[in-house]
Amino acid sequence: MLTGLEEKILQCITRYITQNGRSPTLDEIGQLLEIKSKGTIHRYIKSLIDKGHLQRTGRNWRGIRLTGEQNRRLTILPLAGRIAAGKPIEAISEQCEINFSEMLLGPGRYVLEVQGDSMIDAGILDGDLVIIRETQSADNGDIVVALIDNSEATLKRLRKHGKQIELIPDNQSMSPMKYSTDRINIQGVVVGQARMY
Amino acid sequence: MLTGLEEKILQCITRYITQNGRSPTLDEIGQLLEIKSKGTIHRYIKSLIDKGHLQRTGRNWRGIRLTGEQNRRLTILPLAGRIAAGKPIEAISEQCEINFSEMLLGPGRYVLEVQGDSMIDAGILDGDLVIIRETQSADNGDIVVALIDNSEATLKRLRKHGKQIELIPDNQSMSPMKYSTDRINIQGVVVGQARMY
DNA sequence: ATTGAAAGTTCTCTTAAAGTACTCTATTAT
DNA sequence: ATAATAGAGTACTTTAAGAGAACTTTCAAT
Repeated sequence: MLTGLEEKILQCITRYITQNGRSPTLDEIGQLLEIKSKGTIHRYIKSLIDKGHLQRTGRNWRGIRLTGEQNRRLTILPLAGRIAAGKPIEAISEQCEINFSEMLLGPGRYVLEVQGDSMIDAGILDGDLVIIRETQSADNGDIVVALIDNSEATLKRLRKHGKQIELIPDNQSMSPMKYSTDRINIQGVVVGQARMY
Repeated sequence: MLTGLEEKILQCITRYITQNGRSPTLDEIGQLLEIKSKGTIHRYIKSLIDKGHLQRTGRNWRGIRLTGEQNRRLTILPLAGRIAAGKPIEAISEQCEINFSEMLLGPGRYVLEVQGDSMIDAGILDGDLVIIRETQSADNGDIVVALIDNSEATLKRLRKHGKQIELIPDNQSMSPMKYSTDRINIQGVVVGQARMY
């Protein structure tokens, strides 16, 4: 059982790691929680380690780890500029970079290969890969993986109408379908799309 | 567990190799990171090698290599299955993984943001990112970055007709254009496309 | 084959920042 | 009253980061 401060510190560390990709220093935790003494922080970190909620890698700085937490790495490419038909490449002045890790990494990500043309107007073609973030909830307009009657899975755009859910294919030659809420299970939302040539 | 500098150096090397196809010298890393002492750089390269994130080929200059693990760690996601309208997700039996590094890494890769709808029928929409492999040569059917008269850059599908080159927009409302070979410079071909939601 | 510049290696020295281990105090619930 | 919780503060140790000198190895031009 955690005390109030232990709880606060654990939350603070978790949030810091998700936001910054590395663990905070004692002083940084102190700043965030408005505690002036790093000795105090250290005491509670230690007891969190004893209770198994945290680990420490060696004696390194920023060496706090959440137990069972996964490392993440970056996937960066230089963004050279914008290209438009009939114009020179509009160079992007500063060193600008595209970070694919937001899309690719993170908890609950997986990939589906798309079959069929039901989302073709959204630029998702037959054979494309979509990156899914596992979740039960989705917003209007999201492209979701929806399970109908626990038997059929489909990739469609979501619209909620009170007790009804509309699954809209982004394809002019196909029609939207409406279902009662209890027939539909959202399995995840599309956070990215990719195609390799 | 990497320290801040180790992380920075590893990223710097990864980016350098991605952009230039060969590894940087210690001094080049120093310049990029604004560190004056190559002794310092060397120390951290060494510890990165110890930690398994880098390798060194013999004693050559520019002999730093990313470990296979490093290459792969960046960009692998589990491929969960295929999804089609109206059918359950067809689970892919074996543990199957999508490796984005083929697309993202390798010499001479960079990203362009697409402006306009000229490739919309190929599923490349306004605002999408295309990953380009720098090259002067391309095959029929490739989507290329073409420089016309050394002044206009454009993203089009390529078709060669002897001494003429045809640049075909994948958009029914736009017309292909033909140019004599000497007016066109191929700058690169599209090896991937991505979109983030 | 020689040779000099460039690249890599191995040191030492230094500083700032981070972590650890205490003591002392105050508050609060039992 | 006492034990648990929360916090300040001090002194100390360890680590990260960097400068730079001195040395060896590699490569390319001659």
